[in-house]
Amino acid sequence: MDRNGKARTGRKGEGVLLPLASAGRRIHGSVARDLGIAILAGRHAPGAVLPGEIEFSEQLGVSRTAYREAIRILSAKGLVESRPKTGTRVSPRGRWNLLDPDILAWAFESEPSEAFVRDLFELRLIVEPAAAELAAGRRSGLDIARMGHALEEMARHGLAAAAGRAADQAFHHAILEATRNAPLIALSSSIAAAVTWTTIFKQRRRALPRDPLPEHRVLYEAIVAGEPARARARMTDLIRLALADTELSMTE
Amino acid sequence: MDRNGKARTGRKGEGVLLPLASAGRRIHGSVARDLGIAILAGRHAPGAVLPGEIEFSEQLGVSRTAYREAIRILSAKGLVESRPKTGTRVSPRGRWNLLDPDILAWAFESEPSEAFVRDLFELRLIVEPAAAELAAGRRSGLDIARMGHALEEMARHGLAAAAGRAADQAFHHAILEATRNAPLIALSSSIAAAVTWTTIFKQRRRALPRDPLPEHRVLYEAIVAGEPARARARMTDLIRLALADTELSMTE
DNA sequence: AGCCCCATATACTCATACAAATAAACCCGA
DNA sequence: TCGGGTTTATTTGTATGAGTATATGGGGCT
Repeated sequence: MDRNGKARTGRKGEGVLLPLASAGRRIHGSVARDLGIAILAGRHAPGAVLPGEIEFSEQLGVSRTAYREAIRILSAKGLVESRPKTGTRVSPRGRWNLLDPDILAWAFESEPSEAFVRDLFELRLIVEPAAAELAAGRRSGLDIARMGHALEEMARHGLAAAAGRAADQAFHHAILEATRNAPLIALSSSIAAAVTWTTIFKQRRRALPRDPLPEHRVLYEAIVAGEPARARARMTDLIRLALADTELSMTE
Repeated sequence: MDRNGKARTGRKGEGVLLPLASAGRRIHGSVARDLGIAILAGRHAPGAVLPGEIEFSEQLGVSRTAYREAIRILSAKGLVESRPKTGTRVSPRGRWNLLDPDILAWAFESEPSEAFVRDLFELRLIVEPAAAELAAGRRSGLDIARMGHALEEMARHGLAAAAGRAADQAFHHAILEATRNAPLIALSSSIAAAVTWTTIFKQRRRALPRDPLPEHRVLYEAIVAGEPARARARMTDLIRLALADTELSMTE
């Protein structure tokens, strides 16, 4: 994943270290990210107006051009709105595109509220079991192969390693692909990514106490068998367990 | 709604008519919209590279500044990706944020594929009944009042009038608000908006043959009564009927 | 054949000037 | 005192040109 804040180390002539936030990202992207995180963290409340373009861009040490492009990005995601004379102000929360992948990633940069995580799991519990149900009825041999492969990778690396988490995402993504429903795939991919951040966030505090592989396996078997009802039930189980783990690590 | 393509008529010193696409919109917004529609319509296939900044912006008769800001918008929605040397190319479909409100609106500008509309209804059938279920368990007096008011407005104006369709949206939005789940609200609002465009799209061909009020009323009653299971069932009915209407108008 | 370096095309950043839009102050008349 | 049109000032929006950074592909060296 190169979407998080880590710098891509190891380049050859990297020169002196830049402000690490900007590694591998254009200036407009960095500014958009920083501002986006600040807004999602509540450092700029909805309704608040940002400083003028000239002032703010100077403050950030970037050109007005780059700053404006950053604002266009945030505006496209519903975070801010600009108008002449009035200035640029943070939009009310209701207009934020909370399912935008970047927004979700930014939200998990500064520990998200417990309520928000709960809401996301509630949504998962609505969408993903239904997705599993559809997938069980529509999956092709290729889909099954992909799921099986991802499962093996998960078993091999474990969820502590990045490769293992990638395999976990691949498994869920394969299920989604099998639904043959593009909007559904887009939706759940966003949430799944966010939940991966949750996993990382979780492991900041303590190692995952439970092996999540068994529930993945039984879900896989249900989909392979082509039994929609069972697939739905198994996916529900899986998410409930993940929720329980997350709640445990959040409350302590 | 002022997000669609209609010009805001009736302004006083509106002057000579501009190219209507740009009415009430800044240049970067118009370009983003036009290009976005073109991409969603398949006029720029995924993987294709757009002409260079200088060439394309001249072709469109706008400055590079405005053009670049338009590209930033599209990039923020996952439609394109820009890199030095390579140029700007249309992203693979899997990266498009299909649930972005603008993307959905743009998709319905040039008649969307039947498959896409089916997928959206499939997603609605997953999400909205669950939302109604939650709403029935969590609704406050204020929520109920809002739903009731919207229902009255629907009855007074009918779905042929814009005011009636606005009331329809308000009704569904009130249900969503009652779920107290921000991501769920964001999701369904997008889809609901798209479905409103579907209704308009539908009525291009023939007037709606059936009065949709009865199913709204019984749904309302279930939520007022605080019966989650019944609310879920009634919402499912409502969406199935809407789907049937839409399919009818699409196939003939 | 493989690796590294370099030329080149392209987007990216910057600075500056000017245009458009709109909220707010203002003036004027009733 | 109030209403309404008009002016003004402030802020974003658009334009242009110059220069930078970066990725890619090819050419030369090992």
